[in-house]
Amino acid sequence: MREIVVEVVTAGLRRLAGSGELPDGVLEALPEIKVERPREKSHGDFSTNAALVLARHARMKPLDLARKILAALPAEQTAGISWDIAGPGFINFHIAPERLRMLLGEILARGDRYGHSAAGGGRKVLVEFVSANPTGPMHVGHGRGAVTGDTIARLLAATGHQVTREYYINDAGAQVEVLGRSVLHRCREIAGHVETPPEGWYPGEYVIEIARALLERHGDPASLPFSQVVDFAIDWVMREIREDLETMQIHFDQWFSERFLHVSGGIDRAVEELSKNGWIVQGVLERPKGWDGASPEDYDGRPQLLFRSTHFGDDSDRPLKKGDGSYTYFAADIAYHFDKARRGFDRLVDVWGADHGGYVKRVQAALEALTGKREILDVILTQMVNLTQGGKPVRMSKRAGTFVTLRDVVKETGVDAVRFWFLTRSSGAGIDFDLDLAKSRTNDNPVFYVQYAHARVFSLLTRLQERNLSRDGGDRSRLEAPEELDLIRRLGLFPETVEGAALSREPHRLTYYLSELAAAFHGYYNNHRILDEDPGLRGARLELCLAVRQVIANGLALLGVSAPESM
RNA sequence: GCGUGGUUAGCUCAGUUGGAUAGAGCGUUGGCCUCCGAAGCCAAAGGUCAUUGGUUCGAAUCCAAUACCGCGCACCA
Repeated sequence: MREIVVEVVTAGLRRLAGSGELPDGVLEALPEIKVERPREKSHGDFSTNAALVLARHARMKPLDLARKILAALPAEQTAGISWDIAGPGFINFHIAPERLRMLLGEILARGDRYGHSAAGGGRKVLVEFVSANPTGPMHVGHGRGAVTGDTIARLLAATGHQVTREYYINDAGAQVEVLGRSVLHRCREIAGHVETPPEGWYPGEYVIEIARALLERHGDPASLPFSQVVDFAIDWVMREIREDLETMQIHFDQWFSERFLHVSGGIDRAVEELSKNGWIVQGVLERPKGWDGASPEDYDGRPQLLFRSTHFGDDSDRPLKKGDGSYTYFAADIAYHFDKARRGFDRLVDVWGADHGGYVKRVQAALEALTGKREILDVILTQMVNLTQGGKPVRMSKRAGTFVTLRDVVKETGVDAVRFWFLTRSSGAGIDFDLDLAKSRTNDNPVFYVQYAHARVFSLLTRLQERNLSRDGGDRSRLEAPEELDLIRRLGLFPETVEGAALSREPHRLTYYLSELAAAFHGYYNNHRILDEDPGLRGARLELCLAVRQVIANGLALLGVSAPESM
């Protein structure tokens, strides 16, 4: 619906420019010219600032220019559209009810494709998310990243992008070895030995389960190579993670192993590539500046292999090798992102926890050094999730091994609640997730509120059948109530909302839209009788309700949330 | 100290990438079931958009300082 107005305005401007009434080159200012939705209803359905933006270039008063623009609009495309000039020179467009109502037919005809578009032009996008370490079960923070990444992927796919979902498995390095040692410790414990646990071990209950499984499968692990113990543990944890993700309706296309980068020489190649361009030096980092806490005491000031990321705006150069000569995590990450870039994606999206925020600059620096393109990567940081119950915080302590896992929360509240709730805030804002509220069946709970609106439409169809009423013979022109036209306008907003959410990687825009649409529907429903005696009115109102249902269903599908027929 | 996210109604947060008179939910107060699902709806009250400057036709939005809050700060992932 928006495109119609955009086309009309640009056609008018081109005609003016063509006839010499606008100076040459004025149309280059086109990006600044916007067709937008006015906040104030009396300002119509759309408005454009064209006259304001162009007034100076054209050396005309905005109001005079606005009149000229209106005179140049192509008459053949403006049926059902009226306009006026307001304020300092805004041009407001009003869509006539007849034209609005046509949208209902379009929505029902396009069905579950309504809201989808080709805006992305088939561009290839890689969305990397979750990437939780294979050292323990996913917690709620991972869950938020998982839902955010998956929904961004769904939005991109719906707007004409070719999307790949990828999970980066950190199966190399010290952490997984600690996991292996923790499992061995538990094995010996089960065998009756009492020993002090290994340094920095994972005390969680799940490690005991892994130990039991290992004993059952291989007997005494003392006879096994340590690497096999590690592999067994990683496989066990990853199996759990995959299960959780499946439950959450999240399906990955690729699982990318960090270890593969080490053994395949991928890191060597990336480092060599950097080196070739002079971005690597042997140097000494400055002693870390002390901040409030104690400064690290074990700074040794030794020369090491450094990536000169400061050249690309990072705060400090970054080491690529540890004291023992093995590569740092960052070195592997450089190689990983280099690999991504070389796979021919137009765009990379990474979803990380906010605690990794310090990494953004250095990864972007590496990408710029390797490919010359910095903007290719978008990093979305998700803030903390605070679990509460009845308003009081639920204690989570990973150190004590008593944290609440994502699985527990999903079991308690259901996938729909978790997915929707995690998308009710912009990713930059923290979320309070209340277990009691997420389960409640009242309008305090946005998930049920939206799903309820969907179910209500189905309930209407059931009543219709019970009473042996027909839904045919509707007369759309009977939809005259302000609430009805308002609902249709909201439905017309859906495609723009999806596109905006996709391009800005802000899924929460969609949850807000759906909550508002549901609210408008509930209000309408409470004040108007849908199943009216008059078949003309009844049919038209039913069509409106069915269109609302379709849009809610499409929106929920993009969020990965179910649209129940009854609740 | 550096970086980063944030600061909008009593609380939790939106604000469509710079538009016209600042929005929602919760909470508070008061209303609505003979009627399609009250699992819902309607109404009222509630604001120095942290502060100060700047950019321009126009700023909650962009820039610069300042003040608080969260997160991160060699050789972990």
